[in-house]
Amino acid sequence: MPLTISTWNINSVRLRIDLVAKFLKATRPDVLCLQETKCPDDAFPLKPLAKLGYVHVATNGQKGYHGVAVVSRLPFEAVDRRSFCDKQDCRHVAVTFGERAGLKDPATLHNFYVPAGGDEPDAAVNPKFAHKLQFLDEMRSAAGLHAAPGARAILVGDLNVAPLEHDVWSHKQMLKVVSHTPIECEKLGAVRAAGQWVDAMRMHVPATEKLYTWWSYRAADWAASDRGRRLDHVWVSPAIGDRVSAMTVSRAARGWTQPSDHVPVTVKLEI
DNA sequence: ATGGTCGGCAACCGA
Repeated sequence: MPLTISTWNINSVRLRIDLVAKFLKATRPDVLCLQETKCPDDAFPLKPLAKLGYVHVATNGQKGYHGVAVVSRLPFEAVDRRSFCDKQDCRHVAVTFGERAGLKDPATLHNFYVPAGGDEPDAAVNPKFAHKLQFLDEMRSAAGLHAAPGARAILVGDLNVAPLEHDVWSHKQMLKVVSHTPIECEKLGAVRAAGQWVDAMRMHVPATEKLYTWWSYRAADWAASDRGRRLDHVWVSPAIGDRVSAMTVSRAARGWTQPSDHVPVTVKLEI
């Protein structure tokens, strides 16, 4: 059965709920993972989503900052929320799809929002960068996060690291810029290696080609300068490493009225 | 080399 999953850092789900609806109508994924919802759970805009058939929603939100959610046409068997770095930040939610969704073999979907890390890439002087590194370390060693041998799992989200040379517009100019420093790239690589996760986006676009999911708000003309970064990711466990039949980055969404600075990424899984 | 823009929420913090 085909299962399509999208991930999008929406930068306020309430402000941009019409853009979410526009995307859902156009793309019709089975599941949409959102980050930076900036919305307490009791204020999540459920109605417009239900109207489009997305009646199953797992939120992990807080007032003002961070926040993640899974919005789905298919029902869940279970929902899990984890905290990291002994903080109350809402940066993770996971759901498991199974028989109720029509899946013979269950599949767990993790949705992450990794800390951005501030401006200065020095953990000794910048606590936000230290937090980001610690968060990645905890992801690497988190019990039960990585799929058991043979198990089906997907990990998506705004991981706030662009690990490969062509995940940024200029590798050389980005080496000391938070999101592309060697230590971040190494630590994200260690998370991926710990679960033997397969980079589904790079399965479909060679590492030699530029691939971005984020463009700064500060650029005068984001499309013309095209100084993007691939901060958003889709990983799949080895058991479904060969089941990703399509991958799309919705670059056009960056040009919509009052856009998020991130665009949706969608994969189609044959599971 | 520097500053450039957003959103939440009501003065700045986080990105």
